[in-house]
Amino acid sequence: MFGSHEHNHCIEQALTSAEEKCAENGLRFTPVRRKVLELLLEEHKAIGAYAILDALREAGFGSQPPVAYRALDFLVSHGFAHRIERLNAFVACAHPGEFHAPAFMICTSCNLVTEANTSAVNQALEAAAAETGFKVEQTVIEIEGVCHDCRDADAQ
Amino acid sequence: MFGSHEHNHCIEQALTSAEEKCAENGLRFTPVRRKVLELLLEEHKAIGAYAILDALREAGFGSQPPVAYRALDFLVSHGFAHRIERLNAFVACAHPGEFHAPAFMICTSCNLVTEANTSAVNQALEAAAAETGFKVEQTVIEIEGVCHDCRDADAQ
DNA sequence: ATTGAATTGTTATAAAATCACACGGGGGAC
DNA sequence: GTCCCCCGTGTGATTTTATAACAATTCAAT
Repeated sequence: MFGSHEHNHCIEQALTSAEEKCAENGLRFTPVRRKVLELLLEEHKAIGAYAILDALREAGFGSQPPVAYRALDFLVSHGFAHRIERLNAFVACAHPGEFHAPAFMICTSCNLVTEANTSAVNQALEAAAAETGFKVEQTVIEIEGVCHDCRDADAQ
Repeated sequence: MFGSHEHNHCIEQALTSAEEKCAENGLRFTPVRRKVLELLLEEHKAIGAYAILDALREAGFGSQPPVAYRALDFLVSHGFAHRIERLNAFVACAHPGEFHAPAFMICTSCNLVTEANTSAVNQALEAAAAETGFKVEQTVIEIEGVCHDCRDADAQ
């Protein structure tokens, strides 16, 4: 299919870009890490560590939890993926490289997870924290609801 | 101590208030539920389900996980407590009754969890979601950082 | 080639959450 | 009042998620 072909292209591009970024920063973009990022890129849904582990097993990698968790830790800590606390699951980062405090919109109907535009939200959050002298280090912002497409579908 | 006496008073008041609210709404504020809310009110930290379970055991209640989880589900779903996703743990609600989409500030130094002022944050979040036609149903907003008191303490 | 650090593999275990089913008490229908 | 049913509780078992600890391997720099 043309659609999936296009998508494959996007994935390739993202993987290559990640590879370059790792090279620039002296990080090792190993086969396991590459494979996990590829899996995350294939869907715009959040994937659990054990689902990733299954895929790794099928691909001939180690099949014990630490294998998946370590790769995920690497990807998350270097900005290639995010953890969705609400779902105990992971998504590929939509804007790798750009430093950002992300917010996620989780569609409870189709399970798609998208990164929202957060500058105003973060500003408001910083302001609220500043009121009490709280120093922000990390933010978790996750919205559950129904995405545009699913609303339309429901309305029918 | 005078301090803790005062605090006990606050807890009593919160429990009585919860009791009244349940009566008004035809909900049963049972001993287990009361005890769990009491435990949450005793600390302004997030408490894990298994810590609660230990306390329930000591108090002579059932000691299997569902006992704690069911009481917590009740308290959360009726607005007497909140779940902190980041910590897999629970806190008493600071503003029970008032319908609100809460935001939490989690101090990584002293572990205190406080509810932040969120009206501006929620407005910004709604706006960001509206941009893409996303209908917000639930929000998770959790900030990790260092609270005012711990910053002062660190500075010494 | 040699060494040291990072990565991976594996076993085992911990932590968090849910399922399924039995029991009992409280409140409404009559 | 009596009956019955629903809700809440108790319990055992299991599932899901995550980490600890250590051995084996790979890589890069020397």
